[in-house]
Amino acid sequence: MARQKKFTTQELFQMTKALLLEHGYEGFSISTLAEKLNVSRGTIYKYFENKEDLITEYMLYEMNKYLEELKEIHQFATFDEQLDFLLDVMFRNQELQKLIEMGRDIPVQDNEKAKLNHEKLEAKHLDLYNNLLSVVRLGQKQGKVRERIPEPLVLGFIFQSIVIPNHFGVPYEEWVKSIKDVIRHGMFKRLN
Amino acid sequence: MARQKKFTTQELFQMTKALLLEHGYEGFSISTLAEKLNVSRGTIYKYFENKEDLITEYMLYEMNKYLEELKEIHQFATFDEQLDFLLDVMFRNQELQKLIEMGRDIPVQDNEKAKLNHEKLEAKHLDLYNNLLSVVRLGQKQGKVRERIPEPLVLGFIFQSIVIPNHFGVPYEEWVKSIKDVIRHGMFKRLN
DNA sequence: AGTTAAAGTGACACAAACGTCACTTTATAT
DNA sequence: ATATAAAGTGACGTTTGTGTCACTTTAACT
Repeated sequence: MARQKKFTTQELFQMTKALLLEHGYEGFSISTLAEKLNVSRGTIYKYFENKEDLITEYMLYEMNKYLEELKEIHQFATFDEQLDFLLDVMFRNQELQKLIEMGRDIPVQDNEKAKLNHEKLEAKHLDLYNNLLSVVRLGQKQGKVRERIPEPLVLGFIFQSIVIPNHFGVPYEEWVKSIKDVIRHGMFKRLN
Repeated sequence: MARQKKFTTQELFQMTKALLLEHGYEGFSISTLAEKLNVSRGTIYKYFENKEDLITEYMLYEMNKYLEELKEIHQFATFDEQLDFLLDVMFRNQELQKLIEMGRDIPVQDNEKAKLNHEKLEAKHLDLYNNLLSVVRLGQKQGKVRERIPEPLVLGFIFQSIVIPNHFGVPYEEWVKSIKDVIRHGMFKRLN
């Protein structure tokens, strides 16, 4: 009964991601998105009310995928394994980290649907946060993580480490290994 | 011989900074800046050719102040003192960190003057980078910093730690102290 | 008081993005 | 083959921002 679509939801979201990373939230335009998809602007407006709607919708999509992936963490019993798994997933989704920070300060407009999406997104954030928190607490319980460090800082540290820009092109494996190491043991030598 | 200015360069740059942080590079507009300064757009164009010119000019101004402040580091002889001083300066200029990252990917346009400013900025970055690198190397020489960690990562770690968002409002003193601590010794307990 | 020149203005022509909607295209179900 | 409805189009009016420039304002020097 219907005509063939010129793009899949996947393609649309992927392009959205690329444009968001390249131009930031305010620099993102539906015009450019339509152009990149070889489609007229009107087409996009068939599916989304406006930019805010589109982007919150996209963010939800990403968050869901991300949380899905993170769920697997419960397969691991020890903190060490969990942390390792966590860092791997986060490295694999590095760009997402930037998008999440970005999504945090999208101005909330008039739009009804977008307001709803914002709340849903906030819930997902909380979900993510609690997931990670449970890892940290396990670490403390298993006597691995120092208890003096404020929990939000532990999480913040992990989040930020992931997105350190590798401007000098250190080989990926070495880069990841070193970061995991510094997160655990810091930059200083042990004094004996 | 001349009329009174309605704003100082300082005020202009301060407003520029605020708007950049709020809206990002692409979201920044000369219209808004003029409005915030209670001045017509034409006035801004008396001093700057366009947005790119203005922003690179502003970045240079910030970088110069920053580097000036960092110079004092040579008053300290030991790595420990230098690192402490470094982190304090960086904390005091936290927002600048975000601006620097932002400045890194401003698209270079046609504009002649802006191109020049870009090169100057690049030079300042290098200057900053080398300053920090000398601290790290001192640390390695004085047997404090582990030598296995790639140098760019050490720097990246410091840069990123500074800007961890304190979403949960941990008191400033504790926050800073903890970060300095984690940078040095990591999140893990020492195993004995 | 009159002259000067820096400082500021606001209107103009242009470009980019917005959101809407009557209309066209086309795969499929009958 | 033809009716259907989802998919896509493109023109229209609006808003926001751009860069320019002839003009006005005003502090200070003579």
